[in-house]
Amino acid sequence: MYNYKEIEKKWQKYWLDKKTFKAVTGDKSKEPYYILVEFPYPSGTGLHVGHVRSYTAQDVLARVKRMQGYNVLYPMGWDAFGAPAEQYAIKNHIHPKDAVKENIKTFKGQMMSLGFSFDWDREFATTDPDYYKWTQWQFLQFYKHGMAYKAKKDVNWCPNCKSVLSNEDAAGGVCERCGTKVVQKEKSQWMLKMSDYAEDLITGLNDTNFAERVKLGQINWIGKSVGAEVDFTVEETGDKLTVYTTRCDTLFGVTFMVLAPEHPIIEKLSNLITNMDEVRKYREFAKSKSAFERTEVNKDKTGVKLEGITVKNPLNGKNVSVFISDYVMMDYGTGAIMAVPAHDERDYEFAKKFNIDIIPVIEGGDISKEAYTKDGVHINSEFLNGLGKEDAIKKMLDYLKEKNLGRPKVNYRLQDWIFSRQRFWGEPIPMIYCEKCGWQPMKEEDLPLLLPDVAEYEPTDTGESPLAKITDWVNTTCPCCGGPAKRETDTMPNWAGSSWYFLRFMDPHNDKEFASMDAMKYWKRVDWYNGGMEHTARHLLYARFWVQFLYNVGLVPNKEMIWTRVSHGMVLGSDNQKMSKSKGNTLNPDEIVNEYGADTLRVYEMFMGDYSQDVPWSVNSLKGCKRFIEKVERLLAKVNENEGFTKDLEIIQNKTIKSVTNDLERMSYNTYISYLMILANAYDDAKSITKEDYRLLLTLLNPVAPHITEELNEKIGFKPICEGSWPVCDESKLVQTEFDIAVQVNGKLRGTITISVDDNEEVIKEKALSCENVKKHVEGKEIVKVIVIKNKIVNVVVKG
RNA sequence: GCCCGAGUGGCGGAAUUGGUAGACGCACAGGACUUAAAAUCCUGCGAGAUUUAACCCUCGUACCGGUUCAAGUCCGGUCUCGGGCACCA
Repeated sequence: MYNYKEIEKKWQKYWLDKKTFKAVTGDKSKEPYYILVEFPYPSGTGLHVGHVRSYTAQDVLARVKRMQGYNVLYPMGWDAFGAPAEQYAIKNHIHPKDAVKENIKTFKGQMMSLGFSFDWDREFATTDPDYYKWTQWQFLQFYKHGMAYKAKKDVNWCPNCKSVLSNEDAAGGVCERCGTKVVQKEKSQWMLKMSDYAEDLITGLNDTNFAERVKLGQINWIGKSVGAEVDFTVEETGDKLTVYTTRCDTLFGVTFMVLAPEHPIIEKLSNLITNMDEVRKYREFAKSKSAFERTEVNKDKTGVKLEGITVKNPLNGKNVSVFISDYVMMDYGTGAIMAVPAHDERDYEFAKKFNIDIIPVIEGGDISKEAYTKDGVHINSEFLNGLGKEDAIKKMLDYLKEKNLGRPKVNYRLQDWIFSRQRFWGEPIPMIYCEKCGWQPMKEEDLPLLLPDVAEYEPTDTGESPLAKITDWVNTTCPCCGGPAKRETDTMPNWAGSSWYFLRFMDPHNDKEFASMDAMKYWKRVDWYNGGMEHTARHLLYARFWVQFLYNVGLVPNKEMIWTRVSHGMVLGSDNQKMSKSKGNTLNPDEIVNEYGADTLRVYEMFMGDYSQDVPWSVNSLKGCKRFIEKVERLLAKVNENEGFTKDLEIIQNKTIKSVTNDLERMSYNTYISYLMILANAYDDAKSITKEDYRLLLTLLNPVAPHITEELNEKIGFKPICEGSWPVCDESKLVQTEFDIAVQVNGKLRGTITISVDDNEEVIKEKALSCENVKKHVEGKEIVKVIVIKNKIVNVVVKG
């Protein structure tokens, strides 16, 4: 048929030369519409067929919206900082900067060859100094508003590699590189006060149109829990020992307490605690474990009792023993719990192991008994006896407040954001440490703080970033007193640059601000953001937090800058497994473009299945899509010289316009393609078609197969589709005077009848009952009633 | 353990508010064209029973039960698979 390579190149050049997809900020003649797809990490392996799926989906949307008269912003850039580039650099002794440059070239070439309608004038990489200058600038705003601070935090540490590991690299509790057991090491790190935004990040979801499952993902990650704090007292010193609980109503069932091994009160009471040696030993033991081991479920409970101190249940004065155990975490709640072994699985296990009393306080709810239920009325609980859970909690809260023993408390699982990485390939954190003045922010006018060139990319023996070795760079002067000072050598996490890139796309060349308020007000927000399921929790949460902070300090116009978020399913290998090199089931989009053409690949990826679900690759299905495109090409030979549309085709044409437009609104790409196949089949069945008929099909197909449709459209002498408009359904053509409807007897299909719009219920009934097969099934039986649903169905209900 | 999502032909999947289950595509089978093949075109294609044949009939959307004139769709329960979080008090 056609030489795909030639026509694809031809149209790609046309779009580029004409700047067809350039989005002009501030164009008042059109409604703005911002379509975004997650910018990729430009890896060495090139574009994945999974990328092609979401980029095509958003490309289809962008092309349709443009034809519908919107001013569409569909940008692309590169999320190029991060560990893989650094690893690659260490291995091959290539500067990450150079590797990234190479990879971007590959990615961009691949995207070009697929005909995506990105506005390339807005392209940037997070590694561009012009970009990360503003990432650093925004960090300074966090700092200046008290939202960034330094704190000692445990990190995963490989004692063999002497290196800090991410949770991913420490998966399973061992170092990914050398297999050594990972331990916890305390490091001072920059933190962002994300926990302050926990509630706002939940309520903000109301100002978004995210898919429900995405919203739920966010809410679960934030992990809000409503409960109470209860104060216990160390008799000997009067020190308060406060616990957090969601079930303060079970307070009468408390027989012991458990503190996190790191709980600060332990040191404070060390003079009183008679078995301090044993306690210290346990704390060392807990510390030697990786985060993975520590949080591993279903393992034996361990712990040590604090001897020599007396703590009493504040309600009834009964003695409560105090333990430390690693199943209590220091960074959630107060780092201390009250244990109710009768009704909590973990407490029960612990009590069994240490022979502690178990007092049931909920009838029928005792875990130690064979059959137990979760909700019963309270027993052994004085003033709560006989009450249900909700009432008991309320009453207990009132009591605690009155006696000043506790208070309602909401907790969140969401923690502050650890913002430091001991890596080279990231944005340098623009902070300076001066012996005299402490931590000082760099002067804004001195930004960007450029990443220096280094010879070695490996982390240092102490786990510091390789930047620490570059004394020229590290040694500087204090912005406050002018004395000698040292730079922070940690860099920012990969999540930083991707937390605000969508704002930069609105105004990418601005050298005065990260983006002007005018530009952001014009584009308003991202109307439609697409990405993988794996990013719907963390990336989206970080980005929303970042934006909410910028909003609160008056730097962006809206509290939420992303309106709709949709997550696409994965493209699996033809073996139904996740694609991976080791399984040998990967595919290279270049080869497919080369063999089948870009349009075929695009059509197939949209047709392959439900967009939000994972779908296995099928070469046969891909071939089917190629056949479809060839069929559309062959229709060219059927074009006649008649004017306007062919009368007989008008119904199906308008039906197709209607269905297809609707399908695209709801991201139902597979049915969009199938309707076009039906239309093409109808054209194929017709004797001949007019140019207008043909152009309609080509226009509807253009968003997904832009090259071949433009070529064919040019052949019949029309101006380019991308400069035209999207067809609108003419409802008057769809007004039918007759339809076929089904007739059921007792809900079973027994025939169809043709009715006219003018037929009243009586006439329809009559037609239904005179239908041969219906007669057969009604014969000799009593007709109870006949249900007529206009234009839909008739159901005859019979008895006997 | 908790939270989400999904179970429909040989396969990917349609069925938007309950109203003719299986659109569209793939695979497969038969036929036409051809010296032949490819391509293309035509026909069939959930299971089963019956029939010369057609119609027709029975069953059928993971399983059990319910609501309804009518259930893939709604309700209650169960199972399986996929994903996320995970000793969160």
